[in-house]
Amino acid sequence: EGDITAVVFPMLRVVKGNPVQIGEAIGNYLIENVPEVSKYNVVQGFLNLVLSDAYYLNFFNSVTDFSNFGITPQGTEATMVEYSSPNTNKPLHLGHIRNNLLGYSVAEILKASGKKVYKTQIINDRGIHICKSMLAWKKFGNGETPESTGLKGDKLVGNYYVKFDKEYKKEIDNLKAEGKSEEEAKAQAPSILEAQEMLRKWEAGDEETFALWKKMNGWVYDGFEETYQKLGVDFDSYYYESNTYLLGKDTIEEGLKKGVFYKKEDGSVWCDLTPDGLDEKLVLRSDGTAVYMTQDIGTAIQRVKDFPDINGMIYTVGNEQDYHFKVLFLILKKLGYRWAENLYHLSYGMVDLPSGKMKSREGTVVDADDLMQEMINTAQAISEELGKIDDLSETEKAALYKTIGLGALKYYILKVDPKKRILFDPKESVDFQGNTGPFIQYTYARIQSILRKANELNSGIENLNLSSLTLDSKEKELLKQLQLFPEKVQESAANYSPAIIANYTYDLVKLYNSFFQNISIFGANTEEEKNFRISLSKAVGEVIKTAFSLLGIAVPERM
RNA sequence: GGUCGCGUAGCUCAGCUGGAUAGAGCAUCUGCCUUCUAAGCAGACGGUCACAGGUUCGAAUCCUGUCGCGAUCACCA
Repeated sequence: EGDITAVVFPMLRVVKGNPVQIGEAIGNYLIENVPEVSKYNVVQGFLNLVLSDAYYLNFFNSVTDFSNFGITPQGTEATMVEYSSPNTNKPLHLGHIRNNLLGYSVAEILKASGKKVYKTQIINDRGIHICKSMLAWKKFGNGETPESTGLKGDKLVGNYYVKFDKEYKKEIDNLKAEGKSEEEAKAQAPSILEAQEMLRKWEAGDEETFALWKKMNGWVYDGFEETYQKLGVDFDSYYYESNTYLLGKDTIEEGLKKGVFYKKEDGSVWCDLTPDGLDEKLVLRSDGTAVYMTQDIGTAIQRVKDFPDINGMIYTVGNEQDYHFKVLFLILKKLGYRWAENLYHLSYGMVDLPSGKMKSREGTVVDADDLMQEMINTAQAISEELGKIDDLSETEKAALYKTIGLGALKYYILKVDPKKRILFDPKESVDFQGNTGPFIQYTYARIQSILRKANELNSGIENLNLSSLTLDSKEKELLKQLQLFPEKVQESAANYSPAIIANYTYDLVKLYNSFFQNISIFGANTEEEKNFRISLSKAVGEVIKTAFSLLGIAVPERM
């Protein structure tokens, strides 16, 4: 039992002797020479040191403003964080939500740890998929627009993508009935040929095709923006594949000269990664056109040109691309870029449903907008049943339901280690009790209530004279936990894991609640003790607020 | 088949830079609202940390192997 435990066993390698005696010797020395150590005991080779109340009170006194506690001022080193990166033919779904929440939160955590951060995304706005939507809109539509249908733009375009797929399937079935093989049918169906023709026109710069492409993508961006705003994420810059898909070829030429790459007889260019335990990787096709890897090499280099102060990048992309990023980073290192040493693939596991995987073709995808709304509705239902906020205006209520519903969703996803898969049960798994966002928000709201009351009573929480206080065990635990926050922010940043902050906050709140429930804040024996409890509550509230802001979660004044 | 990741209570997850009796929540059960918000608190129940070896004074944690689940191995993106 103690505040700090030192294990004596490893010291036995250096100093021979009895672990208990050594422990006692060290303990005695510390008591005499270190004022912060007030007691010690030795149990079977574990030296437990008890720190004095003054040590914790000094810490509490030394932090004049807990609202910035744990936040490191911004340094000069900049990092780019990429996340979201959708295709423009389909609306955002649950998988994107995990991606966005992780990317946004890691960006905020890095900022709090002292880095300058640029948030960005690369939008896959060109290719056969968007041509499919365009074609279906032209063939089966009647000039529908988001305005004429009242649909969000991304939903409208997504619907045409589905229409294309249906038609395409029909054609494949017909061709198969005529005796063609599956592969022949897939390649020869009229719809796919038309879509490919459209892609060729787009690449050739055909005006009409280009105009339609711009129009439909514009609808999608408006729709995405609405979703991002509701989700509370944002970006400092945008990259579009239509601008970047030709990048990287000149770098391949340079790499050939440097000997990083080599050319095969058919003219294709490769990078031999077998010495590094990986494969040979194609970086340019035999016809001289780029592949995905080429483009990613070029885009990375372009970003450093656009933002010369960045010295590292974080790619928030699902773990199905682990190998791709391993290869990409290795190639960039071989090309000799300094910043290539600081690339990180923020890899995350899939989000599974109780029914299994999400599959767009089978319609088992959970739509991002629908899910958010469902969470907000649940928050509303629970809040109304509790009836604690009946006096709020409709606008205030609506804002609160959003805060709680999204808080539940965000916390549920962020508290899990990014690399693990998440089992998401939309009906049952998102709870408002226990280790959840609303539970922590609720504690924050209760603290605000205490502070309002303190204000009414004119309880001064300034000019505390804490030196004469005696801390009870709960108060001491709370101060210990508070003191940990800055370390946790750094740890979270070093591991690119919001889960560390999330679980820390929960532990803090658990401690506070147990403190809160078993004592009377305003019924303390002395004025000093009362004021200490109020200002301790305030400090906990401020740390909760900061921690949650790093997770992208708002906290309510009441709930 | 090769490579990578995961496997901790009935369920969802912490803990993993090796340390004392492996922690929370949900679910089940027992108490606590006349007092600062009961979306809460206190407690009970629940474990061969997938399995087998190894390293160590000490292993959920590190190493090797086996099994199970998933991802990935395109001149696709």
